[in-house]
Amino acid sequence: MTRQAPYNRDHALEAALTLFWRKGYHGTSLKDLEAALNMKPGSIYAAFKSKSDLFRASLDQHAALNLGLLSGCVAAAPTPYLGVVDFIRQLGNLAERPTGLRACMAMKTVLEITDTDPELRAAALEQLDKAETYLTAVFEDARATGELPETVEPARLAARVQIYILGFKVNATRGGGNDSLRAVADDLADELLRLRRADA
Amino acid sequence: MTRQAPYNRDHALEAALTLFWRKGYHGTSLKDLEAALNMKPGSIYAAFKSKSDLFRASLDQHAALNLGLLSGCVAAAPTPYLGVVDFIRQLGNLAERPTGLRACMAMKTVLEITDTDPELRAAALEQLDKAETYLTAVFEDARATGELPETVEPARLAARVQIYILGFKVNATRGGGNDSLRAVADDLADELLRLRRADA
DNA sequence: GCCGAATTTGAGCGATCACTCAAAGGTGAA
DNA sequence: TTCACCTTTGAGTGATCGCTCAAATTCGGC
Repeated sequence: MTRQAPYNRDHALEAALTLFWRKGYHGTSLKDLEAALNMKPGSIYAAFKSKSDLFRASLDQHAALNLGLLSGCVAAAPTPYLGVVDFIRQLGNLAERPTGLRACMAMKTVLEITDTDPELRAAALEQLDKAETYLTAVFEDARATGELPETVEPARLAARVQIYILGFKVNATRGGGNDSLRAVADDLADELLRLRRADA
Repeated sequence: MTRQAPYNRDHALEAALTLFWRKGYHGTSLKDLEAALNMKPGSIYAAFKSKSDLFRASLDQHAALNLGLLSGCVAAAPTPYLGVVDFIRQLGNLAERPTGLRACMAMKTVLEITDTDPELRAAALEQLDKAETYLTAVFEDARATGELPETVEPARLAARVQIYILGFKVNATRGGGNDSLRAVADDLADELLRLRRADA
């Protein structure tokens, strides 16, 4: 019954995500969104309530994709720990993306939003926390199975790996090419490999 | 002769720097600047030409301070390489700063400005390049003096250390306390120490 | 065909954006 | 004291901001 929307909500959200991700919250205007989503302001507000709600939805979608990428690596590898190592190595592929989409949206948001919109900031922070919690769990598991030595502190290692990931992504948005990015990603991955017990 | 300005240009620039650093380019309005600099729009434009020129000046000032901090560590340490290690270790002190000022302005700018203002972005990129060049020079020197093994590639190590610094700063803006930040900074510093030749 | 519900439409809202400029105000030289 | 010179002032510029809502449009059910 009744008239139905001519646009696909998921497609619209994806377009908004790309825009917000690249240009940031303050750097994206509704005019930009209207053009990218091919929707008039009224429709946007009917579908997504407000600019900040749309941003929030984009952020959540982005986080889901990102965490899926990591857990995908973990699931595909011989051991979870090696999955994380593989994830780090695959950061070298970031050169395929335009520079504006190399750093994850969560970190860009945490850096951009300081005090103007606490809810948005909190949402972004929570996503980074979730990723770190996931890493911690993997490292705890690796220690339990003996892949990592007992001396490793999972949470502390997770913080360090998080720093590797974040730092790599910032560095990648500077615009490095395929080769240089891959070289450093390999270095980071190799370093994590060296943490494993010699007999693992 | 003639009337003189009642404000101190350096003080005004510093206030602008703090504001831009914390809130970003798009997140800072001229109203904000008027309040922080205690200047009316006409005076701001007379003194700094435009918002983007003022931002640019802030960026340059910030870079000078930042590079001074690094070279200060290098000058004070027994060897330049140990100075870099010390610089990394001192990143643990970042908890003293408000979260919005923990990541350096150059990286925040590179992440925020993608294509709207190429000159601003280029300026920020150049500053990151300059820091990396500096690190590369230190590592080349360390290898020449035998402090680092011949197998180390200075530019590649510089890229990795840059990633450590950038990643650490992003992570620090998440809001970690003194202890947790210091622990990870120590880990990173210790890892760089381990790269030195055993007899160094 | 017609109706009622759901949706799009887009002109336009008040607020704020970066910025300007004629007027007012202060200063040193004569 | 006057005057030329420089600066500050702040109301006001047009543009754009995020957002609204009455009207037009499009559908399913009858």
